[in-house]
Amino acid sequence: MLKKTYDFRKSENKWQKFWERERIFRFDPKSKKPVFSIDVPPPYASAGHLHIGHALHYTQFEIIARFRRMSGFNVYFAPCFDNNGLPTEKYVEEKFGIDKTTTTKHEFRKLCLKESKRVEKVYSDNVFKGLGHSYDWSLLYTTIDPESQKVSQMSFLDLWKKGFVYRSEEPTLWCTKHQTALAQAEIEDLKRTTVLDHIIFDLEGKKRIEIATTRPELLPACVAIFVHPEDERYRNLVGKKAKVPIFGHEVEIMEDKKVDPDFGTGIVMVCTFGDTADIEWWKTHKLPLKICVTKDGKLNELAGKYAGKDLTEARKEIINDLEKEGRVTRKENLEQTVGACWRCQTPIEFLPTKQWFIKTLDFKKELIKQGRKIRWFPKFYQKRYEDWTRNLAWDWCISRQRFYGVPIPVWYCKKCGKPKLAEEKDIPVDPEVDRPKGKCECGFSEFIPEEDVFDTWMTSSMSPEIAMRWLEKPRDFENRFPMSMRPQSHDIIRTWAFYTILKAYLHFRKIPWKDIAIGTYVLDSKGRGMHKSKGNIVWTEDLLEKYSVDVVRYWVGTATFGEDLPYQEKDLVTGQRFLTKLWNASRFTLSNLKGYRPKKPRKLTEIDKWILSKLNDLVKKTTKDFEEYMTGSAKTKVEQFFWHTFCDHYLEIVKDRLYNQSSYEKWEADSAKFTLYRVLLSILKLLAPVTPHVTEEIYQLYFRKNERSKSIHVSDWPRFDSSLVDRNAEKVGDIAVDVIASIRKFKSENSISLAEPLRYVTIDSNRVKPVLKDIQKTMRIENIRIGRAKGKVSEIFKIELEIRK
RNA sequence: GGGCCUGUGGUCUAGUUGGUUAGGACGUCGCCCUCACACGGCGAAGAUCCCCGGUUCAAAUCCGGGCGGGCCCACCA
Repeated sequence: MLKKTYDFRKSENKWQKFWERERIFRFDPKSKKPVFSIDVPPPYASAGHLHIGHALHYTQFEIIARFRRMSGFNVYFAPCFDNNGLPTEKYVEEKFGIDKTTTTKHEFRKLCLKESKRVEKVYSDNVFKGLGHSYDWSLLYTTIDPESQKVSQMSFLDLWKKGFVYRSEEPTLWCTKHQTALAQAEIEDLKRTTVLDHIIFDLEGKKRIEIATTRPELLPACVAIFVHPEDERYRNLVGKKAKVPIFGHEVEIMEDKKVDPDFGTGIVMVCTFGDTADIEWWKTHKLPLKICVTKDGKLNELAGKYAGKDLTEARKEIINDLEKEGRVTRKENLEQTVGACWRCQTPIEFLPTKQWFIKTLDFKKELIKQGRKIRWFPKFYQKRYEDWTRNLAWDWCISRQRFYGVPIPVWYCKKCGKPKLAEEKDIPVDPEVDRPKGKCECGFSEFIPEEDVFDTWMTSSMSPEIAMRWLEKPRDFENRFPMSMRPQSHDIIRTWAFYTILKAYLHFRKIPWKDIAIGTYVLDSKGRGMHKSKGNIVWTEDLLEKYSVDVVRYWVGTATFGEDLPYQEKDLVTGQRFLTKLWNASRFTLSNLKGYRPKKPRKLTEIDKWILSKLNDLVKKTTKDFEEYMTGSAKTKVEQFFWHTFCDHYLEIVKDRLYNQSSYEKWEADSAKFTLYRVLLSILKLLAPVTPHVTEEIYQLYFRKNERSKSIHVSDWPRFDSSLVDRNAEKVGDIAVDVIASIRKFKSENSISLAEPLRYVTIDSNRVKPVLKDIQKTMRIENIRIGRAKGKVSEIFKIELEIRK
């Protein structure tokens, strides 16, 4: 039987071990059940401990996994880690105080790998297992695994074969700090105030013009000057030459409709490259190329005496020198937003470099169509995906000039420079270690290895293929692809979701998953994001320490996919109370069901029909909620039903039948026991995905001996049972509850104890007849009758009362 | 500048296929230790449902406009 108090910690520990030992959450490859597969977001394990937002994010869809498992699915739930790419690299750099200029690539990678393994162990034990997550650990993968590298490289080879991969030298988004190319998706906005300088350029003769620029340091790269074709002020300038101050070279003045005559002076200088507009003008007007910025963010020899200085420094000096020449006429502050590296906030530069690309612009329409085949939860995020796709301006640059990551499986012929790709049977390869097979098409057999690695999304975008063992188990993969769902956060729709949809389309012409559910974003109690810099982070381990796993999960259960949730500690207190209540109500219920064997009784009393019918309704609605990722809504419904319908009303009404069984017929007592058993077990099951430990504890302590399943988490989800629907009983029961509430109110207003018996009660309604005895016993009424009543205790019914003195 | 989401008692929110006495939780106040639970029960106070207009017999809910908050994207040389 259930003890007086529930020991959260002991219980949680015990059942986590039990689940692991019994392999309760194993995916069964031989099962005939339909598969429900989840494309889990591989977390970076680099953070030693995680904040409550991560815990919520991962637990939120874990609840779905448990729901589906109970609903008869063979759940494919593979844990994973992302130990690939910049975050790991950055972490190791910081932790060991090294950088790629002083360490060899090989050593550095080894260090990264070792560090990842260590942190992952801590992470999986403390976080995933600690939160009671139901992964099948035998399906674990990490993004740097040979198998993941293989999938990543295979993707590259396959797309090359299909003609979707190309290499070219083009202006690329470049981070001067990390010294690598970046994808459009890796660029973030950086709002800042900058200075707009008005600088005088000399023309032929004695004329001068004034140009406004925020980037005077790019003067050495100035290749042209533009004015708007309809700008009366400057029409006569077109075709003339201007002399670039300090650097002295001459550039032509041209016209283009894209110039905004109202900005600055209405004259713009084009430098290769200050921004995307420069690139466009450079392309359309076939301007010369002058690069003055180096890959590490300094000026090069083109800048003459400023060469070697970094951009901000050079800018100051150049402006200084211009001022000395009297060429700066105005300086004004300008609010601007520039693209910056998402990791280090360094404003990006546009540098022409040789990079590998995957074609995306050609498939915009198809990708939008693919997006429409997927069910988005909530729906409106589909729009965000479509907007992003529609507005894409660059093909996907997949090469990165980094140390750590999946190598690009390519060598270049020393003689003709042609790329030679690895063969499918040989991957994964590391071109710097492995040698290519055979000769180049040109007959030469010496090669230079590719040193770049893939963008981390190259691998992440293959997470469904990796998780489902595309290359290892092609037949299973074929049968099980697309996956059932992808949970993820909204900020990476343009990256993870987009690239994954792209890849599934380019490789298989399929969608990667049927559903995509956008997770909840946790805010602090004031509705602001949690950031280290703001000092408002709430750590998961602190909450687990202070409360318990189920309490934290209960809080997670209040969230609904796609909706933000402000963190309020009181919600955890509420959870704690709820679980205590659940324990106590179960203890009471089960202490009255000692030795009971579930058996459908001959007849059910009206009030039992009432709650069973309502339960049935609850099951139906809750199931639908879970199916549509509305966990918050499901949990609220169950909670309301449990606390109010079951505890406050039903249990109070049923007490007399349990305490004084001799004053009832046998079937009436049987009916009560049957109802209690069924309702409580159903409630536990409906709550099991959210609070798995306490429900398991109660299940094991009592129900296990009568039920087939060895864990509540693999038991059958409650089913809608049409034979229990009884609208009339629902109505009559509601009336009984109303009447009882009215009498309670009367007692409360008159400061009478609820235990105080009432001598006479007359109720002015025939409808209460089937529940008259329930009302009488619940309210301790000595004489109750239906008839004309003078009182007005209830708003709905007239009730006359006489208190015993 | 474009797109999307959002605005309900002190706080967090449910309800938005139009019709409810606008529901709940936390907080406040009063009463009640009724043999599961005082980490409980019962009850009370507290809401111009952001504002203005429109559609309608009827709007928190639909439409238009405005204001506020949030997110995503684009951007100014």
